[in-house]
Amino acid sequence: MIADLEDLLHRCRKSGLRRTKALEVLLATLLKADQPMTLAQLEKSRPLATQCDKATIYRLLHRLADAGMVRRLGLHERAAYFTLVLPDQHRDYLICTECGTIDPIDAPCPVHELENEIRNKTGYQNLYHELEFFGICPKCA
Amino acid sequence: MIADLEDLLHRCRKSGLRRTKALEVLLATLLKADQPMTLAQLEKSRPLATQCDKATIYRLLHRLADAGMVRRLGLHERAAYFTLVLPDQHRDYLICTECGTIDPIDAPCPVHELENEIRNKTGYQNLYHELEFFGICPKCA
DNA sequence: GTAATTGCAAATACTTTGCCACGTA
DNA sequence: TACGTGGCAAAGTATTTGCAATTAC
Repeated sequence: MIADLEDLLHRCRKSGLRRTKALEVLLATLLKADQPMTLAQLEKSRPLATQCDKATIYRLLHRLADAGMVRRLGLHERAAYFTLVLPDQHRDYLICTECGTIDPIDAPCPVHELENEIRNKTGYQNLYHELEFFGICPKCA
Repeated sequence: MIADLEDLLHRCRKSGLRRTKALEVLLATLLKADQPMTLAQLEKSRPLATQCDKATIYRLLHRLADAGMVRRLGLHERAAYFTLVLPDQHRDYLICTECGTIDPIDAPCPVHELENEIRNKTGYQNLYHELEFFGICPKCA
């Protein structure tokens, strides 16, 4: 099933976050976007833009990341991208180095086996991975 | 075979870059490091520090990236990392989210097949990928 | 009531560029 | 000589923090 806003807010409260308007709107925005977003994009998007300050979004994102509900991604841009961590959903991305388009890849991710191997061999904890493909999209080529 | 400095300089000249002291020292530093490095690290490292300016390193890295000899990586930090692109060498990384340690992974990379699939299905050109594992290393745990 | 959260503004950090002098081809 | 390259300094962009006022629990 698809996570909904109430689920997310519930998980937030379990992590000790208070239910504020800003939190609700931020989560709703991330959920609706279904794509990694930069702080700048979030700051400009309605209704976030009118609801709260850049610093608030920034701090919420980091609290959410600490709670494991949001992940910060690199995606080859100067700005950081943030995306919701939804249960049993892992996304890899295909990114155009010219226009910056980000496409989620729906093929099954081929690195879980290697991830397990690394977990066992190295003793790293809380292991996860980030896989991005970069290239020039047909439109830009 | 392992690339050496003269190889690299030769490739540079073929791309139209002039052979300057700064270029030599930068390439030698990247080659010796055998690890992605940030601009700040490069700027401080000897003998680069005494040889040239931050802006020079910055511009050289970008020229080298345009020539396909250097790649810019995200690696989950605020600063960009740069690494030499050596023929038939692809590296994935294991990164500690606490202390920032970066370990190259020597296991064979399991995504080339998917990469080919993506190339064929999407028509993206110059496709390459970046794969990073993140976790908490035993020392930090 | 208490502690977390917010807005505003200022401070950092990292990257990028302009301009003129210089060195390579 | 001509044009790419280098140094220095300033500007640009994104992130991060301090503090007093506010709000959720």
